[in-house]
Amino acid sequence: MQSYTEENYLKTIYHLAEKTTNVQTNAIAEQMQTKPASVTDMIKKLAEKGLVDYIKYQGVTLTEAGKNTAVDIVRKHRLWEVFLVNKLNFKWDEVHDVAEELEHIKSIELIERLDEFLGFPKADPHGDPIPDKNGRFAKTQFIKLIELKIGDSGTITGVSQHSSAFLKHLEKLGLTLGKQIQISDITDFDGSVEIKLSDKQINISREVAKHILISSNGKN
Amino acid sequence: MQSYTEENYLKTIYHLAEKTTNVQTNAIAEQMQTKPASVTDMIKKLAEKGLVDYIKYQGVTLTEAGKNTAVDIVRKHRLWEVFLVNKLNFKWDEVHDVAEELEHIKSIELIERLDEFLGFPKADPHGDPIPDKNGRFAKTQFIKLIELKIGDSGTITGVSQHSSAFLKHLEKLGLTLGKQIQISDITDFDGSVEIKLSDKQINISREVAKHILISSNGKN
DNA sequence: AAAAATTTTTAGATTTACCTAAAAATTTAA
DNA sequence: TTAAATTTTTAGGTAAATCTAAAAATTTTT
Ligand SMILES: [Mn+2]
Ligand SMILES: [Mn+2]
Ligand SMILES: [Mn+2]
Ligand SMILES: [Mn+2]
Repeated sequence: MQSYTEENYLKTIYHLAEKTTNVQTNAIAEQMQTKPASVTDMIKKLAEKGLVDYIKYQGVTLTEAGKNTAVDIVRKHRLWEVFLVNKLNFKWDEVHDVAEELEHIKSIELIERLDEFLGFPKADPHGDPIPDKNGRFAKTQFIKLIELKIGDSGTITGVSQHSSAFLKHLEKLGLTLGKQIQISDITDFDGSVEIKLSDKQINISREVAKHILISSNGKN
Repeated sequence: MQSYTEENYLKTIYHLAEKTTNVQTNAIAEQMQTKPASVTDMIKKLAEKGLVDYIKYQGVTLTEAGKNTAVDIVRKHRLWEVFLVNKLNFKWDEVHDVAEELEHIKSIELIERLDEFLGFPKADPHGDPIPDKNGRFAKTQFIKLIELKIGDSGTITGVSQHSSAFLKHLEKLGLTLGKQIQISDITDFDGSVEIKLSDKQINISREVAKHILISSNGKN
């Protein structure tokens, strides 16, 4: 049984490992809002428990056991987010912090019944995939909106930035999950992207376009 | 902001104060499954934070602030129990431990929306009253089944013992919340109670009868 | 390949929530 | 009203998770 803190470290390492092969002490520290010295302490402990492989100065990787725990926490986090949005009418930008706490509730029964209650959802309110109870989930193959060319179209199926400010901004623009979009123009001057929605035409910055994930349904 | 541990102490003191005026160190220790020395440590800390009034060797009482926190935890505990039973199909004997964790999730929004989602329930699955968001709730006026006389009738509206063993036993006997009962006899030999239910007649021990709470609807 | 910059670890403390053993206070019984 | 039993507190320590400051290792730049 892992502590709340250990679970958060494992989850952080798991997410960092999705981006970089070599997970560094400083990166973990930044993500966990703590100091590198504290991270070193914790890594040693996790290594002793067989949850990570660790070589001094070489960063960490999760062991099979460590990855299993991490994926389980991710599963709980995302299921609770679905609950908050679908059942309690939270907005997609309001759920993260509460899910951050709820993910640590220790009861297998609870999470399985919650999963069933929610209808075994496959994705959370941000489009991230929800692992099943065996930890399996499809590797989603999204394209960043910024990578699309003029004329390409697709459906918004995820975001790669979960800050409240970003999500609120998307909401205001009408860029929510499931929306059909088509690239009508890409501005030479600043690289901003002109998008055609079903009912309107909008312009978004490169920065915003970078963090919108599209499941492409046809290039031109 | 209180820690998980502080919240549990406050809740324990609150419940003990419902039974005895003077809440003793040893009683808290037993309830919290810890040692009296640890309780003394914590009491001092809570006193410093203004959550309890404390005079050495004289036991503790909650301050207004302490009582507010305690009632808030009780509210959360009971609302989560309702959620588990009504929405996730847990049995009334399976919910306590999970609610013991869930009650510490810190989000006012969460609990208010949960309350609404559940339809603002007035009682939890064990018949205990749920405080509203201002901490107010009706002092329930139950009678212990053991105190009824032959011929008295009423409705089962609560239990004063929450152990899984006891609750499972009641379930098996068909003595669940809302059931109409009438006392048909009280055995001279062992004081056991003969009860008439709508569909059958059963006999329960004094020990069981002590912990069933009845809202009486007419003595004879 | 040195020097400089960055990253990571160690050393030594702190805080929180515990513990055991022993001392002190209070309550109950003789 | 002493003596005995019980309750409560104090003293001194431990373990988990954190911190700061300084040392060590690695990487990047000149
Ligand atoms: Mn968390
Ligand atoms: Mn999410
Ligand atoms: Mn609790
Ligand atoms: Mn209850």
